[in-house]
Amino acid sequence: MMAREKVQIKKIDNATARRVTFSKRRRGLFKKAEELSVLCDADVAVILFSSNDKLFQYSSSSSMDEVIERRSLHSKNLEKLNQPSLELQLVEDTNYANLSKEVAERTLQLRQLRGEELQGLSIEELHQLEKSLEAGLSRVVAKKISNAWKLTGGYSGDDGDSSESTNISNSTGPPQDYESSGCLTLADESS
Amino acid sequence: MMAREKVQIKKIDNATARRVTFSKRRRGLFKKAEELSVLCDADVAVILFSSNDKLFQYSSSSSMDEVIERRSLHSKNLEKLNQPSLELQLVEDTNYANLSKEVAERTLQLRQLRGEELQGLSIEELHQLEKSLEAGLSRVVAKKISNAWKLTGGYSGDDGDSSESTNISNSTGPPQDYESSGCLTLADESS
DNA sequence: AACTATTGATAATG
DNA sequence: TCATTATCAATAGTT
Repeated sequence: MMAREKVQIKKIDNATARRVTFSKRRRGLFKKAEELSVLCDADVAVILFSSNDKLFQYSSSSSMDEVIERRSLHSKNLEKLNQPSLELQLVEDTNYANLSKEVAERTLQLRQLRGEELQGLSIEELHQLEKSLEAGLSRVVAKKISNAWKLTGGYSGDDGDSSESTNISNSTGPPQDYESSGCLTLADESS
Repeated sequence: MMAREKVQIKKIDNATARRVTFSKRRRGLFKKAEELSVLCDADVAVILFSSNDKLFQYSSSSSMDEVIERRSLHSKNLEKLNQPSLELQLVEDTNYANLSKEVAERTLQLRQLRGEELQGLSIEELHQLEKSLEAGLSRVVAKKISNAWKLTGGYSGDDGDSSESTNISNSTGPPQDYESSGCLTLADESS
């Protein structure tokens, strides 16, 4: 895949050239992925991070998570770990166990913030949870608005890539791109 | 990409031809993925399932799981925690470092749900965060009202808390194939 | 971003 | 599956 000259496959030093090539080849890769999925009735997912750490992804089926889940099931069939505590008891290393406990604890908190696992909570605790969510929400909204303003108002000055991982389904909708058929999730820089 | 005749992108009916094309294009796709990763210093992962449900995967970095993890950190700071056991299962074969990372990750997620530590997030991520907070808030409020109602002698019913069950599995790639440089992992159903 | 010369990928075939 | 080859597609360099 070259023109005017054969290219050797090694890291492109020039940052600008690298970004351009990245864009071109990203589109090419996603296109190939989709063609493969259509022609061969395959399920394809591509995840990629630019050198600037920006995420781009393509998935031929409705959701990337489905594909990842499917892969997990494929790679190994472990269904037993629905019992974390059982497993933790078998862990001898206390540090390990402590850390695991911490993970579990935070997981519970996270789930409660998502409105799950609320059974045991008192009215007062629910009230505090509510307060916390309201506070978080207002901060997030404020931040979102502030960022959106920056994006539409001027250049984003940070790293030259002016948009982020986008796959907007609701409001704030930066433009999508690419064809249909599958579910293509990607962010284009600049424009 | 054709020869002798242009091809249109639609499912190949002939099963044999489909398999052949799948093989060829799979190699092509993986090759493109690797070239992209090398040329542009990007991290690339490709997961694909044939129509026969066979798994093939390519990852430019050492492990597919890393890429998937990185993705979940990036785009889906939320959602993923429906699966508390995702990492707990790693307890078996992995080490302290992973767990610590997990704790750190969840701590970050918690902070973000409180509206802190929002700097790095894209509009889309902020939007997801907002959605999550709104959803959580409405569930919490609903629960609170329901509980208050019960206390004051409303109807008695079970809590309407219906969250999904959790499961998960995961693992790393089995056999391999393809060139070096990156790490290509292919799984055949037989082994 | 658009163009185009050239290389690369691949469908058909053996 | 592998090899060959005619053709189309992707893209590196340029504007």
